[in-house]
Amino acid sequence: MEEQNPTFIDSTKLIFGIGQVEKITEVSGRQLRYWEKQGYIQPLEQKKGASRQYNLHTLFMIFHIQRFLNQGFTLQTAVDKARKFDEQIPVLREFLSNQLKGIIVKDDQKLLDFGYLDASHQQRIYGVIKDGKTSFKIDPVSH
DNA sequence: TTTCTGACA
DNA sequence: TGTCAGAA
Repeated sequence: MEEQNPTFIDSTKLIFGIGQVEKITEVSGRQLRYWEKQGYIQPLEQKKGASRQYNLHTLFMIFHIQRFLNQGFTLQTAVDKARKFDEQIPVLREFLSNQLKGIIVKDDQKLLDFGYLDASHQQRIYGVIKDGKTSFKIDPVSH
């Protein structure tokens, strides 16, 4: 017995060349080199003159910086907002991985099961997605 | 062919 | 920030 089957793809093994990053994020190579020079992004450690490689997280940052630039923010502000957004992702992950108990997909709606409302275990709370709109629903637990 | 660095009719 | 040159 060595390794168990991994649950997730090892994102550290996902690397992208600058050309791929350009296509995916629509940020020019010129910009990517400039942002790097300004210290906003950092490619994987490469030898001098070697082509740049970016990990998934950096690709994510580049994507969002561009997204904020497109919204009219300055580069510095776009970077700040992207970094702030980046900090929020782990929080969302933590909450969801702990609180989301299951997902129920029906024909007309999707239900996110967030488990019991409280310690009394009398009610269960669901996140609802229906007709493109979201809401919450609390149902009594049938024992 | 792609990417790199440096420079600017 | 685009684009071109000359090299890798």
